[in-house]
Amino acid sequence: MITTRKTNKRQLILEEAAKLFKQKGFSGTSMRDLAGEVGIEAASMYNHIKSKDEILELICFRVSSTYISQLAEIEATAAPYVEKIKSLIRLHIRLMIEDGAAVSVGNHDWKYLREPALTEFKQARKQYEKGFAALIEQGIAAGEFQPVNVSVALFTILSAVRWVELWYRPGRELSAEELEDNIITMLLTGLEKK
Amino acid sequence: MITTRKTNKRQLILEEAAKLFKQKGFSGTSMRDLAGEVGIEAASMYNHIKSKDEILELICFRVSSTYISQLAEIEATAAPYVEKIKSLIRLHIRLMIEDGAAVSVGNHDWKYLREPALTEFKQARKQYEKGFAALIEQGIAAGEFQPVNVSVALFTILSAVRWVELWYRPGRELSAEELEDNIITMLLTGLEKK
DNA sequence: AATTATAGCAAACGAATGTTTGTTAGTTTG
DNA sequence: CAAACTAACAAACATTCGTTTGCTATAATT
Repeated sequence: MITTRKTNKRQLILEEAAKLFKQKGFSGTSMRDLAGEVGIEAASMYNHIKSKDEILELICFRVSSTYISQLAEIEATAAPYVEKIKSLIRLHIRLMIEDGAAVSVGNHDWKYLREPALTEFKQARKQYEKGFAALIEQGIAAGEFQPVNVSVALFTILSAVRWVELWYRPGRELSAEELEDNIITMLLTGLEKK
Repeated sequence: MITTRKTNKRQLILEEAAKLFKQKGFSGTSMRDLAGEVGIEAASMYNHIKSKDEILELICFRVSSTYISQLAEIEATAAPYVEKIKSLIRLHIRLMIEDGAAVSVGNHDWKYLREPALTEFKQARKQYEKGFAALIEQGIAAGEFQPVNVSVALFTILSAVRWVELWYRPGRELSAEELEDNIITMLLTGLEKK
């Protein structure tokens, strides 16, 4: 036990913060709310974190860097573009299920980031979207995908995967894997019977 | 000009409020912010509205009742289920483009509604989702749709249409109608080429 | 013309905000 | 054992919050 003491409490604060931010939004969550959830006084939290803004930054950038590094892994594999896109969809769903609160913060509360973090985060997101879009574009060029507008395809996929956060509860009708399969079917082959 | 005076300013407040709520969230928007946008002092707004909460309620319920009445219209038409779903997708996209700020509030800030408005709003939304889901279910039964999980299909469609709010700017690459066509293609026939 | 209603303002209200300070135990390090 | 560090607290900070009050000028109604 070398650094577990400080690190643990800090981690706990970040976890509870993500939950509260998801539930009540960044502005709607007070440091006293958060402290109550952590089990200490608001003032005591400043022994572990610099500011409320820092909490938001830590959550957002952990999420964005997770996405970016996972995208890089998928890009590096030698697989058909269909499979790469499927992997990305599965990644999004899995992260949403495993780390839903943080992902939700990265989806909604990032707008409360202060400069320069705000610009940095936007750039990271744009970088991710560019990489994702490139895979779609190449998949179209390779004849694996329909010649649909790339931005439309990209954002439809990214959004279609977000509702999991609002809807999915473990032990509900569908398992995580069934959920992934259903969403992938929906996005890749469409609703209509042909 | 009988009641235009009061109604106009009240309407202006609601419009500016929707814009600000979308931009900075309900909690992140102060009455002084809003007043500044309207061009009067915060105190003066209370000549037109009862409270900040009332503003939120008015915006949310105007949106929800719009969706519900439009759904009823579409349900009443005699058309294949494919066409009904297409109409609903077009409705969502069009409302998002024409009244994006309010729709955004109805999508995100409704959670700041106070009881009993909160419960009432949730019920209205659930009612809408039930009606939408029924159309998908009947479409599957009629053999028009793939036998996909209905909830997955419903929420994929509802979410896939939300990103328009974040992305679409009039006079961008795609016209509104092209946008609708592309999203419908994506959702009904899927990304994959077969 | 007299009266009433409307719509604005400045000032103030108590409550809540994020954060700082001073202090105090308990723990780790020299 | 002494010194330094950690992590907690209560109290207070200035600021901002939504809202109320008291008042004034203008507009509408009688």
